[in-house]
Amino acid sequence: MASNGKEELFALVAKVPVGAVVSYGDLGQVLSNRVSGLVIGHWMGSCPEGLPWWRVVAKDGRLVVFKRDPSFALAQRQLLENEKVAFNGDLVDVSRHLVQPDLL
DNA sequence: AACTTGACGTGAC
DNA sequence: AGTCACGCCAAGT
Repeated sequence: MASNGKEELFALVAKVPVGAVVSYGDLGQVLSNRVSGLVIGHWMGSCPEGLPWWRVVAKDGRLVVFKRDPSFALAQRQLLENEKVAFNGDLVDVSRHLVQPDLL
């Protein structure tokens, strides 16, 4: 059995290709132990360095703000744009870049 | 050890 | 179409 859903979570996030994004809730649903998107975020708060956390967005394509610190969202947007991810205002164009983690 | 808040999602009003 | 409310449950205080 999976010791930690975190391991699976990190593994999935690490498999997300450049130019693609995944939603928190979808990630939580494909883990052995299905968890809410909230839990995903909390686990990500302890994510190791080198993990492309910026490829994880809300299902609406919205960049989630962490601890009322918009700096993270801004950095995330810069990183995504750098990977050729299309933006629609403040939202990621999920209709083009949102992928299902279970397809990885 | 208990309470509060939260990197979310979906439905209801 | 925007806003409100509830469910999820772990981590920080």
